[in-house]
Amino acid sequence: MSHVTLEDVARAAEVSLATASRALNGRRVTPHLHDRVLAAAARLAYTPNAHARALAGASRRSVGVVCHDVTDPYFAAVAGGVMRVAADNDLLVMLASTFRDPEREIAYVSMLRAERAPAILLIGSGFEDPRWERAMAAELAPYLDGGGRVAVVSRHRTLKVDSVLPENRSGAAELARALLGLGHRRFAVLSGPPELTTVADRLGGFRDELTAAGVALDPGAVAEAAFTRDGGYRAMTELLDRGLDATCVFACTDVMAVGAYAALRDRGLSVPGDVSVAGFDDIPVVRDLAPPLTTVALPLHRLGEEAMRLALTENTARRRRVVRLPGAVVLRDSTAPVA
Amino acid sequence: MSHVTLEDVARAAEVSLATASRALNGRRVTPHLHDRVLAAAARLAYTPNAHARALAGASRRSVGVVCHDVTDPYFAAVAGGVMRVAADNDLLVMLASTFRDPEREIAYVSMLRAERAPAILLIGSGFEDPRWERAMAAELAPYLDGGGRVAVVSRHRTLKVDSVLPENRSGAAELARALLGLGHRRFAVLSGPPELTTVADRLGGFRDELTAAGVALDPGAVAEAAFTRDGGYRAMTELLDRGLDATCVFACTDVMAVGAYAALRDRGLSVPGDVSVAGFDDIPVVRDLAPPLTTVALPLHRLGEEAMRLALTENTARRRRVVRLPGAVVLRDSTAPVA
DNA sequence: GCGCTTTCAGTAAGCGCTTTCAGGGTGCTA
DNA sequence: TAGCACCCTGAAAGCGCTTACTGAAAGCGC
Repeated sequence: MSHVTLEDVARAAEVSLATASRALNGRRVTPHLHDRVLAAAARLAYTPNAHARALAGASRRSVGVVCHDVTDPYFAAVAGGVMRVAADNDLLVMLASTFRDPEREIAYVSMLRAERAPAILLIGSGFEDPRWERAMAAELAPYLDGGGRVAVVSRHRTLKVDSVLPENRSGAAELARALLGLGHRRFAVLSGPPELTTVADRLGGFRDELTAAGVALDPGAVAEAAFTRDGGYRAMTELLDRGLDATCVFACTDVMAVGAYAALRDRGLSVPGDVSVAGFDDIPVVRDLAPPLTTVALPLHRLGEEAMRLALTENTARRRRVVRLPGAVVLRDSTAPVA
Repeated sequence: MSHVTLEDVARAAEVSLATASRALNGRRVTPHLHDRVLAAAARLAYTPNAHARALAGASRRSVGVVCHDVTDPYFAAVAGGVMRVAADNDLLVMLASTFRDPEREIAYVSMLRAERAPAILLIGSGFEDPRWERAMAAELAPYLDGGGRVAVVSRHRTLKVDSVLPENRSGAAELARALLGLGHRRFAVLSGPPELTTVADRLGGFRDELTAAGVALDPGAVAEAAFTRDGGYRAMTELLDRGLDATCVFACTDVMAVGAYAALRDRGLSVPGDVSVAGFDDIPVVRDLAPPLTTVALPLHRLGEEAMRLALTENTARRRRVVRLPGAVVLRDSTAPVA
């Protein structure tokens, strides 16, 4: 019924509490006693109470990770990297999914703070909302003061914490160059919520490169929607309804591109026959779409791994550390040269 | 610096520890003092120490979830359902990914036990390995005795705990019937690791239905591989190398079917022109493959939701509760009638 | 106005563990 | 053989919180 405590183990092994604790934690104890304690612990199916342990000052072994949506392949891939490193370090990951609700994100950080997680990872674009930023800062500052580690993936403005940044801007620019190289001159963009920093970077990088090449991106050729498959579907449909005349569509994320494929298919348009499509991220599945999607490949797993690593290693420098990971344009069959 | 404690708050508000605690927990306290405490807490950015709280007897607010691989869309979808219910109940989810390593699965349960998680969810097929089963039982039994709740998705043999079971057997049988109805008589199967209960059920259900229809499934037409995209690719390739003469391939999971698509494409074979392909699960992405995949649709989100619900509600009955969720065959363009 | 119940703040006892500190063997040196 | 270091073990002090339990003040009926 109740739990087996260290005291039960100590009594069973006929040693003191202190000795039992030491034996279980691998501190120096006479082999004889050591074995007796371990045997007793096993016999009683003892599991130390992590809370008591944490309270007594032992170091915590479970880090917190907050992402927008585990269901999204992008986050799943990054989380995969995080978990890999966590597993290698014997860490338990407390993964929270915010469902893209800023309020909930802050609530989660607060819970993680209460859990005294030694590190908190924030995965995914932040919100460019001053109110939100202030609230998040208010939550994070005392946490950092208390010795907590924070690392973020893909958000720059938020606080001065260690970050892993995919090079969205240059990746999008490079993609634009590649598409221009294929002869495209009329583009459309499926964009995400403007308050996400990622959107600003990718759209900005793409547009600037076009501009530099003397190609204008008609504001009417940009449709905004959620960063989801359905968002991509809606945005693409909207563009089609407006009378799309682009030869190439850039979806700010692969997930949106997937939705775009569906929208195009529903209208009887072929990719890349009628229109070329390019995405961003290189989530695993886009390789298997028909046609395989041209995209900017990000090392998704590494994004997570590096963030975890940052959170795990002390920041000796006085400034925030920033790991920049470049994307690489991968041309697949969803983009064709303009005839 | 160190952490702000309840004592600091009490002092700042000029009340006793007990009063501060009560005010913060919404117990009856003179409004005047109540406000003073809350104000002080806010001013100091106080966050209660969840460990001290747990140790002192307050109820825990973070449940544990163990799955094979968050990166897999199947688990991601189920986890999505879990998180949804968790969020609605103000619960934090500690999500662990075992990378399909049985040892790690047990290690995680042990950690979760140490965390005194009020509930543990095991998502995904169990292992049919007596040694593993014993070890897992040894871990779970004391947990249950201590009042812990356990719910599992998709594993029957393991212990007598509440479970959510997709109807793999009948789903596979129904699929077989549908495929027979299309005129197929020569089948091949991409199967998973035989020690997974899911494999036995799906393969069994499929094979039995064929047998009942007088159609034999040649053992040489079954290839085993990991339940992953690459596993599917390998298994399909192996079948092709063996000289596949089936008109229809059943992949035990959609993820494997995705790999099969790639293998087929690499050999220049078309789906369903040269061979029909069917999967199982109906993960979101298969709708967007070309061609869209015929599969057995499972209510993935509900799988997770129901499991969480089971874990959250007391089991008043004396027996384990079982929620069975049926699958529904969805015929899409990856399967064609035999000419 | 007296003695009762009721309300609510404060005191203090843990929750289960780690760790400092003290004490008692043991083995070594002189 | 006495003296000194060590090395281990055990006793005890918390870690930060919740929650009986205690006690004082206030509200009530007669």
